Amino acid sequence: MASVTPVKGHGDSHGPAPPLLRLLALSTQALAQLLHHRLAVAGFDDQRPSDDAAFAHIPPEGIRLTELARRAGVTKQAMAEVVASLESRGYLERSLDPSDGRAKLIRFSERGWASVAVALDALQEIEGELVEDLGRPRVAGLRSTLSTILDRHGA
Amino acid sequence: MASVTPVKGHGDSHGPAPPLLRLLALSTQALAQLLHHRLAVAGFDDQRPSDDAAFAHIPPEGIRLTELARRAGVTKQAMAEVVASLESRGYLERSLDPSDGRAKLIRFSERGWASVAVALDALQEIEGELVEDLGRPRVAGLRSTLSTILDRHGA
DNA sequence: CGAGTTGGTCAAGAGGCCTGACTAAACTGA
DNA sequence: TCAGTTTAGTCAGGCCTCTTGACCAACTCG
Repeated sequence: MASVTPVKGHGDSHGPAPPLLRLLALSTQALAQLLHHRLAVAGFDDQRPSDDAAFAHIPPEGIRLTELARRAGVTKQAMAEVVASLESRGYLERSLDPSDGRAKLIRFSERGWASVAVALDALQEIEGELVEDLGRPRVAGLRSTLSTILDRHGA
Repeated sequence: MASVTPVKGHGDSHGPAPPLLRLLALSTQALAQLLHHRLAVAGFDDQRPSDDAAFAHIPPEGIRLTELARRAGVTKQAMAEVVASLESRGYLERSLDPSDGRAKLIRFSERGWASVAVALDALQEIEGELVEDLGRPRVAGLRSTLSTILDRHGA
């Protein structure tokens, strides 16, 4: 639930301080855009927003649809759709699960692994740039503050 | 562009540190959910995710559809849909713009204002809780770090 | 006035999610 | 063993958000 569009509340620039949630949402959006752009530059220009939900939860050894859906917090029908799209675009492969005739194992393809590598690299670069801009302590502080917030209110 | 789903990149809990973007996305989602819940409790339980995009950009004196769409970064058709929905649910009113026969002014209704007030209140409460949990300096630091990020890479 | 611009709507479609209904395989236990 | 239940995945239909393309009506300006 709760997609993360900017945020309710007054919007305009000055006057009252912008809500913290707004700052979070916009920052997230900004960094996500940087990642998306880097992926596109590296040849992965067909990424859909919903792909992440699958990508982020596929372990190296593969996973079944139902479990993947559970981890991502969506229905298996929704995840099936995403996986089908990723498969058709060459990021994933599905094979029969030898240990269960009903199940299929979802795994990264070569291209899938390549895109993961690029993404991880890009994320590290982005964080590196932040360290340059803000200094290491502030980035570390950001990281730790967000972690604490997630511990308290986390999904 | 760029909806903000968790984030691409490895996903699983431990091992390498989770990407900063992931922390940001999850934190945003967590706080957004808190806001959504508080609105629901206060009687505004029919909020759609897309509503925020409109709400966040409507000034007190009203605004035209095209300008609202431009500010929110969506097409006017998309914004028209959202506004129609909000109007039908009693959050907005549309009246003819006296200065231009083509245009209509979009403004908050009584109920719309009430929901804005509740939202602003809730946001302040949420930030207050964060201050309790993390201490004022860390929240201030978070705010300032995010602001700096937005200055650099902002939308 | 006539040409071009601008505010808004209509129509069609894609993407991403949901619920409900269903098939087939696997487990379970008398 | 074999009926009954659970589990993996698919199919069908629908809602919501957003897009492009086509269009009309009103405004602007030479």
